[in-house]
Amino acid sequence: MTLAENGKLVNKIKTLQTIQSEVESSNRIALSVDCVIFGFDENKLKVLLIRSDLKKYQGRYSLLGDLVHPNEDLSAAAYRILKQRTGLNDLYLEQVETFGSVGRHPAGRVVTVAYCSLINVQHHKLRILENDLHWHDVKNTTELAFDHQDIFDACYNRLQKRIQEHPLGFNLLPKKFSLRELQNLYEAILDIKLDRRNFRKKFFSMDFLIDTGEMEQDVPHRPGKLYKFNYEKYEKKKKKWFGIDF
Amino acid sequence: MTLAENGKLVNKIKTLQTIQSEVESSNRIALSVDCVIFGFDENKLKVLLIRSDLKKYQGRYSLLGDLVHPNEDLSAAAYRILKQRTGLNDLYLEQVETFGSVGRHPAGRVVTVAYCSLINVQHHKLRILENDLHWHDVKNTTELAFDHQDIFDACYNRLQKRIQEHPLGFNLLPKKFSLRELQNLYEAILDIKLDRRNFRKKFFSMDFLIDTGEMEQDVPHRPGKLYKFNYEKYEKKKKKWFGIDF
DNA sequence: TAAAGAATGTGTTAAATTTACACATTAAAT
DNA sequence: ATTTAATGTGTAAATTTAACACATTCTTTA
Repeated sequence: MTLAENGKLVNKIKTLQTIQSEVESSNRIALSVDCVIFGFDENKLKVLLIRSDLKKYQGRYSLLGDLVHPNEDLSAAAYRILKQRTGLNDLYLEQVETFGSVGRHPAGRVVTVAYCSLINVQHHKLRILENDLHWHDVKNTTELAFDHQDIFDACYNRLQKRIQEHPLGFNLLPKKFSLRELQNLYEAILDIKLDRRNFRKKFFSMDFLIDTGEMEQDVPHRPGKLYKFNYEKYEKKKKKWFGIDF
Repeated sequence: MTLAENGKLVNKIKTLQTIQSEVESSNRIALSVDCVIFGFDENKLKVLLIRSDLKKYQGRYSLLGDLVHPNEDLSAAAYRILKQRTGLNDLYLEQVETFGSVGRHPAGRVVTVAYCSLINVQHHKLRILENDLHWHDVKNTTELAFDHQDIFDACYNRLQKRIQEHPLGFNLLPKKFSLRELQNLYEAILDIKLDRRNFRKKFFSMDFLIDTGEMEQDVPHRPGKLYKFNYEKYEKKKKKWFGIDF
């Protein structure tokens, strides 16, 4: 190797070191998504959590999340997590809020986009995947890792508000459901008691329920009628209501 | 330089080249914020835009935005932009939505968090800074650069919805204002006509208006009373209404 | 198999909220 | 002094929401 070649090497190193320091100074911001996945079981609203694998937060639960891939749309990352964790496609998914405090994550600067999702717990594909996952009662306020409690709160607030403007509840129920189940769901989400007759009246007047002609099976009382949700009619009305938003 | 030393150099270069390729493959996602800044002037709702400096979008306008600094909270970045562009502190600012399609920005992978802000156009500090900035009528739908039209739409929809639930309009008006001005503002934002008596009734019943005892000056008709907004009372009620959200 | 228990299914009335609507008053402009 | 234009105010109708009770149907138990 000549001296000249050596000189070039040294120069190259200098250039590269500049880049290295840029990287090591953590001069970048990482981006993740976190999903608040709601379910409804035994007349209680649930949220899907995982035991945190970071020592600092040992024993605490956290939301399901992952880094966004460089060539992946933001919403695609959220759908990927849902698919990985629940095995389900085509779920209800809504972006809620982005959390970006400097110190929010112990591993460095990570900005996270929170998504809210609603799934039907009874779905058969689900059971297999529940190994390290846990359905937590929304009311048993387990303390969560990082700022995940804030993220959860934001999503739960959003859900409570949205469900009063749009009939999202169907995403949490089986295809066919009784009006009783529907009311229980609303009572669980909003944490209030509702008048049965007024509730039925309101839903019938919205005209999104299709009478399946079937009745409940294996219930320890008089069976109620089973309904299903009229998605087409809802989609049509949705557009007339609000234009673009939602 | 010995051969051994040369060998070390070559190894070092290999390490650094790995890092370099990591950087150059653009394996990172950049994060920015974009602000939709609303103003109200001449009975029209306005939005503050800047002429895009990218060739591809020459002639088009874009929102005011910037990259988030590595040690800067997300909301701090939004406030920084507001301060830089308008000279104003303590403005109303609300995060609206994060836009993260892979191809949304020509310069590479940039995910942007949209913020909505309301400012009082009459504020004296503003004029100086309007050099390359332009107040655009919200109704004259100039085509915007990138996906800024989507971002704008999201913020405008949010504003229309929010203003029907919370009296945000005061942020767009002078400290003292007449009920007529207030109604004009609401009509401009919602793009509808309102009944004058019902509008007044509703606002008085909310009980957020303080009669200043003063009257309008220099108006070419009978002067109306001037009111100011009762922030303390609003803050108190706000908490009772919604708990956390908003 | 008869009776008791428990949840379903249905309609009306009162209260509260929202909408529609008209005229006298005040100050500026002519 | 008269005209003009916007302010300021109240009531009645319509709609929406809230409160409320009993007969029916199926299961369970005696």
